[in-house]
Amino acid sequence: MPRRADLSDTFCPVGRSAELVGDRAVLLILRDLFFGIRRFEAFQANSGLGPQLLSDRLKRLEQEGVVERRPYQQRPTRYEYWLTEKGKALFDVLYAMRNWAERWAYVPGETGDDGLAMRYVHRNCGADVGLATACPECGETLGYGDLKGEMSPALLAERQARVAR
Amino acid sequence: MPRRADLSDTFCPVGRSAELVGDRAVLLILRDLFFGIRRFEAFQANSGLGPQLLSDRLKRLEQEGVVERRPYQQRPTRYEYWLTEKGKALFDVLYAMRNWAERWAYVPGETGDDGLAMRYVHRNCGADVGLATACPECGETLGYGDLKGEMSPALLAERQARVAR
DNA sequence: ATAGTAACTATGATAAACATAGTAACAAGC
DNA sequence: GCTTGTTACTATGTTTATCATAGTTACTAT
Repeated sequence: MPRRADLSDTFCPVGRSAELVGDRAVLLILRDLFFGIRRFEAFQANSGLGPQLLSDRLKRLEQEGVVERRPYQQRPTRYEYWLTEKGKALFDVLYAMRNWAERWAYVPGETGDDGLAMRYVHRNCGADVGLATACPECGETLGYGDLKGEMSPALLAERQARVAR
Repeated sequence: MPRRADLSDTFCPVGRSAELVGDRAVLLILRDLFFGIRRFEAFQANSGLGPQLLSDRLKRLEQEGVVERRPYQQRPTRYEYWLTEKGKALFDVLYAMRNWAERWAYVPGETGDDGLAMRYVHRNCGADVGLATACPECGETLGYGDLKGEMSPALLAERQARVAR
């Protein structure tokens, strides 16, 4: 697609975010970063993105300061991708996306008896937070690092199957 | 771009949302819907999207049940686009995007003295909520309908200039 | 009869995404 | 020292999306 009017200098905050996050590939990479993935091949396997698209988006994310490349070995030098503070702050966006999808993007019963594809527990107090942005037990605001995610069996199986290929 | 592996049936909630929201045009349309825009030409003027792309995305949004078309006149019949409940629930995603951008996507001082491109007030108690997801005064969780947005002069001017063209 | 309005659709050029294959820089085993 | 394996990419050619611009439809107003 031709790169139409660039929005990175608009005064609208949603426009600015959209320039980064309004991209399927970027969202899938961010998701996997929040799942703890750091290496090129692992992103490829989990996201299903081709190497070229993945490479391009990782560069974009690095340039935006969302991700940083860190060498994890010499000879040959290999790099891992880590979220920066700016990147970690995007957790709230992905969490909002998850909350919306859990409520609106599944047909009833699709996720099994429990009803959620992904479950989050507040690390501090151990409460299952459901789809809330503040802990229903202790009232604390929930951000990156406060939550421990747990995939449903169906989601876990799907991801393992993807990597196995 | 070829529509590669479709994610609308993945078990991952972020993947499902990404299929809809991982698209710049969709995000711009949603933003304008939350600003109260309802007509084709107004979307075009405010978003800067071409008529074909706009038309395509409005159809997609309607098909996903995020938006519904309502006639507002006969002879000739003309339609407006309104957010459904499912659509209104996406507010949290856009609000998270706004929060992130306000904090991370502007250079210091860019938005003027006040520091925010967009200000939100809690309708119930009148408090300026800043970048919070729960009201700092009364503690209530903030969703669509609870907040009244107010654009900074710079943002307002930018939008008016766009429509004037 | 002409001009205006609103919501699109059609067309051709450009750019992005895809699948697949290939490269670079090494380590380990035979 | 030659082949195989590993990791992170880059290169190539085809398919598909997006863009800018022009045109269409169905009316109302002058």
